[in-house]
Amino acid sequence: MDRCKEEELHEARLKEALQRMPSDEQIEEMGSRFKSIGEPSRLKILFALAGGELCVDHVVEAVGGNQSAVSHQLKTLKAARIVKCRRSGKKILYSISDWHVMTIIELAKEHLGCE
Amino acid sequence: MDRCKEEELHEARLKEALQRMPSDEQIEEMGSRFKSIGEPSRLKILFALAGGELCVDHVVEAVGGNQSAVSHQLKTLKAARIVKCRRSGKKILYSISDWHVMTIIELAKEHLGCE
DNA sequence: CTTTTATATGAATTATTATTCATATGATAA
DNA sequence: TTATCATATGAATAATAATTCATATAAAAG
Repeated sequence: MDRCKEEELHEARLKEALQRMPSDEQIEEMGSRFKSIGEPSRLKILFALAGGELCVDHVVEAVGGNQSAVSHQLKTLKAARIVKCRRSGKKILYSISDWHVMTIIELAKEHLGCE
Repeated sequence: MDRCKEEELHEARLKEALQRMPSDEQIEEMGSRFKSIGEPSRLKILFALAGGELCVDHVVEAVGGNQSAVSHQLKTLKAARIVKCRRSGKKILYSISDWHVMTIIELAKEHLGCE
């Protein structure tokens, strides 16, 4: 293909790309969700919770690290509405609230190492 | 369910969770991929490239921001092997190389606002 | 060659995020 | 009521990441 035609094609593509581009709010929303799960300990927390609700110190055992750090990370995940919690006696039980996100994580895991 | 039984159940869950937990390398790998796409301008770049390859200044037009910043972001995406590039004359054309990641992004977009 | 165009790069700065530590809260048990 | 257990929180610090600026490189045009 000659240079000029190629250039026209790319211009057209750019126009289409701009039309399909999600809104800034959508981009922000998606970005912040991906950011929430783009951190090793938070990912681990989600894998730990994938089997059902766990109390904080079990989460701590599952992911390692100290209680305070895990608590902060749970807070981040809760703010992103990926997990939720309820109290039961003196324990607080955390669980996945957004299974879409979990589906995406499982999908990503399946794709690992198959390129 | 009484407290004691509940505790047993949770212990069992923790054990299962630990067994299902991906290896540290897998967690790292997934985390770094999610991190790469957990940033608004990089996400925009990927949506821009979803329609086909574009040269850098078209990407700059599509996402806004300055040339250097976009170049650094492209570098990040390339390091994560999510995009690739080739030279054509004096332009460098970027394109998606990991369509799994793009599938995940599209999926995430579809899920937005449907909870 | 020299200039221009397109892109990349490194270093410095700035901004964002995570971790730690000390302490607070809230529920139960004694 | 007091002590204890489980968890949360805020502030300080440490670590990581993004942006900018100046400059480098590589190809093409003149």
